[in-house]
Amino acid sequence: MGATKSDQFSDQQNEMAMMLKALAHPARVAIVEYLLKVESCICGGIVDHLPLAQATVSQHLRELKNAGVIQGSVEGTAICYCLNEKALGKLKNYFGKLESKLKSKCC
Amino acid sequence: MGATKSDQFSDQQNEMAMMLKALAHPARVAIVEYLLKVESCICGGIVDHLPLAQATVSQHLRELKNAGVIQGSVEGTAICYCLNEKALGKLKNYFGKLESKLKSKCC
DNA sequence: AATGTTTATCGTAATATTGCAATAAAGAGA
DNA sequence: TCTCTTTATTGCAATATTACGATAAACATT
Repeated sequence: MGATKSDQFSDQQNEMAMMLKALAHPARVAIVEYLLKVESCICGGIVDHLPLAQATVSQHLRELKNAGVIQGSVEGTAICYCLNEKALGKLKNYFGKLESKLKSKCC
Repeated sequence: MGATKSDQFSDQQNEMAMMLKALAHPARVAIVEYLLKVESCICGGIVDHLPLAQATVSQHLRELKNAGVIQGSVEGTAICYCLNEKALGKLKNYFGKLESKLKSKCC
């Protein structure tokens, strides 16, 4: 025991949980907000902006990338990270639908 | 080490991460979707609907409740769980703002 | 009072996450 | 080539999460 029983839930539920998990840490929220604030694509400087060691930041970036929330690509000299519009769109739609369905009911 | 450095991030970032964390598990996504689908408020029956032991479901419900995503109240005989419209509204707004800011930039 | 039903909590094992120092890898510039 | 800078990876310790059996608590129904 101890491992999540992913196979017991739908693909959609697992996908949503995976994306939400990627954002379920203040450092990763901060990274996304920073990418959004500065340029939406940024080459370098993320580490200096966070109160964490370089190795830790790199790990958080990898998690965001694995979940598809950000994209990273080698641009000549540095590595550039961008927000993934598609993933953020999915999240927006999900909560949008959730809320509109909720409002149509009455408690 | 090992513990999240919450104090290094803003209250807003921590709050958002906390709500997202509450939803960052397929079982908890399934619970929210079930509450939405059936009635938005439901008294009993959640356990039977999930492929997990009763103790585990109870634990997941507690996490959702602690994060403010759902509300639970003793209604006479059973315990009724409802979605918290306010929390879901916050999530919707967050991703809505995120996406609109993103679209106004160009990569 | 005894029984059944439903939900919560405790205790515990398995697994995952968080964080960092150390080190590697890869390219830029001297 | 040697060094500097930047990002990734490895290895490890501390902590958190996930899951469940056992048990408790609260209230029905008999």
